[in-house]
Amino acid sequence: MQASFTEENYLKAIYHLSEEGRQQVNTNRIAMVLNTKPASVTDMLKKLSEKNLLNYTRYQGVSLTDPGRNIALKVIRKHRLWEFFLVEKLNFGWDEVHDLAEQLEHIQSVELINRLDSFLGFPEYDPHGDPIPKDNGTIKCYDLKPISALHVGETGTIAGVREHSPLFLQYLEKMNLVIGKKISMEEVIAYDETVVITTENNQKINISKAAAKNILITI
Amino acid sequence: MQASFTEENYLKAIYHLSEEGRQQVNTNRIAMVLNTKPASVTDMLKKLSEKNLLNYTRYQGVSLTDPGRNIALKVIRKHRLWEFFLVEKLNFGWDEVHDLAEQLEHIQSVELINRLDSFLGFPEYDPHGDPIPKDNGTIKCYDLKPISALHVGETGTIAGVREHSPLFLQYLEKMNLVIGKKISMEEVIAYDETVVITTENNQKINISKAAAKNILITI
DNA sequence: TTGTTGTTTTAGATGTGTCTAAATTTTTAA
DNA sequence: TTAAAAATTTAGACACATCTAAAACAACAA
Ligand SMILES: [Mn+2]
Ligand SMILES: [Mn+2]
Ligand SMILES: [Mn+2]
Ligand SMILES: [Mn+2]
Repeated sequence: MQASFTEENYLKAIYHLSEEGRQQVNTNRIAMVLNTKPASVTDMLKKLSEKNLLNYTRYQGVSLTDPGRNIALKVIRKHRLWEFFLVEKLNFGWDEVHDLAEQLEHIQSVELINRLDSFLGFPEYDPHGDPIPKDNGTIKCYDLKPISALHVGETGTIAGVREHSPLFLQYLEKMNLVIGKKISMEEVIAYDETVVITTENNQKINISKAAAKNILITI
Repeated sequence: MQASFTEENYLKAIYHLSEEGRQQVNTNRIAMVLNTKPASVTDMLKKLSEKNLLNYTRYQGVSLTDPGRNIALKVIRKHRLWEFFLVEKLNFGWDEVHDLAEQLEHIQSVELINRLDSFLGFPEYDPHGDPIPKDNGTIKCYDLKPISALHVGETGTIAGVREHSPLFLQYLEKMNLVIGKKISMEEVIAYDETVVITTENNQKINISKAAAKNILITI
């Protein structure tokens, strides 16, 4: 039961969408993230439903079946392992690897990806802090909070991001707000909800409300 | 001027075919190596000719243009660098890597392949002894001879193979006839042209006529 | 030179994934 | 409850790469 390049992308997108909001995933949203048109999505949903990779009833949205979810997780595993490889071995920046991984994630070979995993030392997280699914289909469900959820005086460690655009990642890099950094909440400016945080070396940094929502921490 | 997955495969196949026989490359031969039908080949030749990637006149066969040859060399560069990676870093056998490289060679990114090249230490040859084209499009034209061209008593070093099937490569591996081995020609059995060679540690090995033609050496 | 053979090309069709425009269904708001 | 708005699906078309069957052409031998 091999899924095509395009089918894999649909399954992955639907998986990601059902992670964020827990309701049914709707057609327009899928079209948006896949950069395509709703009519095309409907066609594909019918096909994937036919193949039993998702549950689909007209006008009702979709959810993945177990086989569908499994394929999605395999693709995500490949995506994140390749991203790790690109950053750790080829010295790419964390803002440069996503598009490349979008291509590499479709290379078909279980043996290859398991050897890559081993070569990389079985990493648990990708360069953006996202957990890497295991070969058996398990994935750590991590619950991180955005910085904006911290109360004044509380402390946390940066562990992930909610947005993966190069612009955002470059900005974080420049501010040295990278995975593993300890920060604490200083105050929230009443005027525009700008967040002020302090780093380990007592540096104060101002972060916009939008940015603070997209930086994830553990406590 | 981006070539599609399929177009790249055609250009690569035509490049390889024009390397062996130096005449024009003909339709049926292309269909054979690409595992497709002559009618399909004609369609594609018209398209590639339209794009100025090859010279095509009906019934006359084809030859690559400079842009076409260039794309072919880029694909071959990627193929051979990935093969090197798979063998040297992920410990695949030289008989296991070709099909994987057939997929990886289509990943689009100049930056990726140049970083991979650097990561691997700028290798000159792939695991089968084939020269790896440089980023600037140059490729070592090597002239190796088959073992069968040695005269009795002459010595050579194994430097390549003319056939890449897993079965053949596994056979060579088992016989320890790998790249770099020094061998000398002992005799040719008159009856069926079986070739007898001796290795450095004075071991005698019998090789069929067919195999002797497909093992390449430098003198 | 002419007929035969093998190669190559055309004609017409298929499968996949996509699109626009129009029709249908659901949701929302009056 | 009903009308308008938004979401979704159908209808019909297209691009790409492929196929089979039939026609056109080239090479060769009689
Ligand atoms: Mn990514
Ligand atoms: Mn990532
Ligand atoms: Mn190969
Ligand atoms: Mn090779």
